[in-house]
Amino acid sequence: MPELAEVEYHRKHWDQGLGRKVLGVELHATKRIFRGADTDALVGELTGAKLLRSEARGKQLMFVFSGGSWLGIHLGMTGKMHAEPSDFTPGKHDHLVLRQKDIALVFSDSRLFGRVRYDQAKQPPKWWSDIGPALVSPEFTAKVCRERLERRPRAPVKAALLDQKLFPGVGNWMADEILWQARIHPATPSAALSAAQQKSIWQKTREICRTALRTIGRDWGDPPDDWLIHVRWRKKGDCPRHGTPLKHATIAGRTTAWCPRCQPRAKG
DNA sequence: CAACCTGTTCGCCA
DNA sequence: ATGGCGAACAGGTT
Repeated sequence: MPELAEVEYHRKHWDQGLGRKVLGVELHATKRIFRGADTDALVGELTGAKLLRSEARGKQLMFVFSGGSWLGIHLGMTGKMHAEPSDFTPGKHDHLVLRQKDIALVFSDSRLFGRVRYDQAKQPPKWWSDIGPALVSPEFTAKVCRERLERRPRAPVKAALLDQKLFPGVGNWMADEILWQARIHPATPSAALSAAQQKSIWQKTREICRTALRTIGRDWGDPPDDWLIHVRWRKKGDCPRHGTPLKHATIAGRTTAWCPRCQPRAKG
């Protein structure tokens, strides 16, 4: 589920807890999502701390608490944030529960590919501050986009788009959407892209991120009807432009859908 | 029952 | 050094 806009959607589910103290913490410390995290420190230091603010960067979430506590969450494939009434009883997949007055903030993840990080420091942790500028920010210029594509010159362009260091927040459906809207075959090596194609990827990336944030990210609303996302998972999906049956293959290790007519294979 | 999955990381290999 | 490939992670869904 979670790419950039879905992550933003989930972030807001803990907004109900802003400005409130954490009265107690319950967690499943042995679960894989806590790998590398000091869960004793997390419980000890978050108890009594106040939730000050939160932010999403790419697929990463950060919840900032008083006392210099930084709670980082990655949703993996099946992670979810939700707020529950105070009589909430955690189920098997509710791995982290922050109890506050009248509510419980919950992180659930059935498949356990997500990750919880915890740091106590004056400054944000390095893994967080190292995340590049948002794809919707003015710093993500056409030049920056081009340089990032050129960092993986021989990889299929889809692999570059999926690289979180280069395009933070882009996941499998967004990469397919960008390439379909830009009319570029997903297996095209980045180095083989024309200047016009590079620019098109930049434009579509920004546009798709913005629109996804305004729809999915706002209230799980539907993206525009003519987007690929609505048909890409159907085994018999057709191109929204003219009904040509979509092709499917594994590219860059991921199931990929594209239109053979709009996105002709790069020659060579 | 088998296949498949909107993510990340690792080892192996060309 | 680069990058394709498959596996692993763990559980739900089709």
